[in-house]
Amino acid sequence: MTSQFGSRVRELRTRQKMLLRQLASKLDVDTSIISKVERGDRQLKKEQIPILANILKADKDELITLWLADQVFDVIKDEKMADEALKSVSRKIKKKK
Amino acid sequence: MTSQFGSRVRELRTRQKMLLRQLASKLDVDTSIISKVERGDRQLKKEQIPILANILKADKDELITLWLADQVFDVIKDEKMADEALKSVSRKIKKKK
DNA sequence: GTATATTTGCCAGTAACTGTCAAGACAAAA
DNA sequence: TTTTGTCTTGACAGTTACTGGCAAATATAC
Repeated sequence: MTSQFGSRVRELRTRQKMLLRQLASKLDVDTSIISKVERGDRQLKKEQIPILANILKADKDELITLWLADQVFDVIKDEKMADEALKSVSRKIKKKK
Repeated sequence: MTSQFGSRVRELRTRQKMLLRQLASKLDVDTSIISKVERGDRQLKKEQIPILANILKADKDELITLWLADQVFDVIKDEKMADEALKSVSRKIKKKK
């Protein structure tokens, strides 16, 4: 039920002694949403990540990477062919460059 | 607009001289759905893959792998951090074993 | 105890996905 | 060029999944 993205956000937020409601207010959503995001039972919308990164003075790319990893993990978790599939995508991406 | 899964399905189907409507009928969906799936502008439901594999006498795992790859690709395409994210997921999966 | 912070479950509104249908494009054959 | 059969496309209604907000429950600090 935990997520790489959520854990990192919580880490960044608490390190700055920021409260859930303060972060939520700046992101313009309800406190409960941030709570759920940090605990991993809810995904943030992609468009909210750059805003969040600004608020937390964090690296956009790092957060996006973690967020993407969570999304991908959601797709392939519990799948026997997960590793194969990931390799296939990697190959496809490399060709594109 | 093309997909690995769709291309493979079309390959398997035409090789057996099977018509779209024949495949569609066996899968119990409208012809248009199979057409769209093969052309990559529609995803098949995961539960339909084993059935499809049976109909096409194809390897379930191969089709599932291609299908998963398409889903993952959908998430990370156009993303600068795609490769990073994939690596992160791979690492996470390997730990799990 | 009170006060504040966080978590949880539920709700309504919305967006995305499902399969079907009908009309269209296309090619081969007559 | 008309017919025939296959395939493609767009619009549609029904369903499912996701969104944020609220309020009650729980946890933490004083």
